Amino acid sequence: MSLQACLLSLLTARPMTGYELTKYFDASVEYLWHAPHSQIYSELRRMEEAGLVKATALPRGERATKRAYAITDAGRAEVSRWVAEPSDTPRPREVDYVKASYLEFTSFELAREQFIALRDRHDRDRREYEHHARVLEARKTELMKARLADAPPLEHAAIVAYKVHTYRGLAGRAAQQKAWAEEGIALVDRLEQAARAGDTPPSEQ
Amino acid sequence: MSLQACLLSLLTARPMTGYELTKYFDASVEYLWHAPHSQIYSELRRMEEAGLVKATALPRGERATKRAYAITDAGRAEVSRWVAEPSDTPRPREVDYVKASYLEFTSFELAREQFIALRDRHDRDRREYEHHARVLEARKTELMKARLADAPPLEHAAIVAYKVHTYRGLAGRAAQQKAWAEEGIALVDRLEQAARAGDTPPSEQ
DNA sequence: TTACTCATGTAAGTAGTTACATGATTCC
DNA sequence: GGAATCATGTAACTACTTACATGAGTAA
Repeated sequence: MSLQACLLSLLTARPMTGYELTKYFDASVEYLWHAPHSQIYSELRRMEEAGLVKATALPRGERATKRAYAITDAGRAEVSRWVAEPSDTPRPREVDYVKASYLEFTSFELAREQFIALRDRHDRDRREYEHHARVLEARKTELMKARLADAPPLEHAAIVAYKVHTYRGLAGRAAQQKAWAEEGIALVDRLEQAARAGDTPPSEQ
Repeated sequence: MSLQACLLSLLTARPMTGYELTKYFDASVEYLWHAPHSQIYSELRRMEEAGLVKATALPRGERATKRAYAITDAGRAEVSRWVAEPSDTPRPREVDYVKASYLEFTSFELAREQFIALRDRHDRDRREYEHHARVLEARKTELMKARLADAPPLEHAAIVAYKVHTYRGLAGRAAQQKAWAEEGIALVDRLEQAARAGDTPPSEQ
């Protein structure tokens, strides 16, 4: 259950409301895991029942309240267990690659457009990962500051280094995928030329 | 709905029973998309209702029957629509990278083990993708032969090339991830040495 | 007769998506 | 007064997982 692990990991930085957690899921963990607020609120309730987090009602304006969730010792133990646990191999969900493997079912034109879209997406991702890695390296995110404020200085290097390595890894992967998409564009070009050359002028409209 | 698209794409090669489709999901599409037989059988029924496939009852032994599914014209149109359709950006589900970013919650020892497991997994994946690319390039899979037998020779190059490009891309990605895991091992080593050096001998057990 | 592969399903549960719904506070 | 943001939820649905269940054919 990775949503639970993501939420617990975020809460190791500092206590947060469900709303704040959804914001971080849209802004910081956004690159790693997505979850809508509906799922986050209900998961938090479940985790509270399980004793992994503890909620405190806080006033919000004059009438309403909000609930701030803090991680418990049991929650911290669960995070330690989870990071060290051997991960089971994720089941393949390679939407882009499935599509790429069946591009003969469309025109060269549209096949090329698919690879162009992939190239652009991976390049955008690459830049975002790179940027986030630099921000983390400079210890400039609010969350990173909260983390380091609570941790013994000797551990600071590791806390930063693991996160930077993660985002650099994702940036490298995105760069590889961008290159793959570019080769895809070149492949479509070659196939199109070969089809034109080896073909008597076809009776297409 | 990618499961539907995967099933339809497989059925463009030749008609198949639900059982055969699950076998291909375990052996050929295994690298791209996973689905258990329970999901495949029910999805096929739904697709039949939608007119994308047509089932024919075939005898199986003397008493029982099996159902062979063939793609319909509507199904073929759906495949063409699907491959050309702009894909919406997949929601991030980066289990491995989430874990990697929080390795400070475990020991150097166990952190290293996580990266070692990742290195081994990605290397195994890389070899499997590479192998499958070569088999496809040689047009040696049963499915590829069925595909080519039905298609005009002018299209053979594209049919093969798209699939080879897909698997080579996945192999390249796996190689990149393997390298990232190896850098992870080196990172843990460095962090451990730094911790030992900068530390008065700690009171660990 | 035992084990294996072929073959097809149901059922219960969890995870994730999308839409609906409400209300407070803050800033212009 | 209106828009944006803070804040929290429910409901319906689809996708996916895991386990249970059954039975036929084939080869040792």
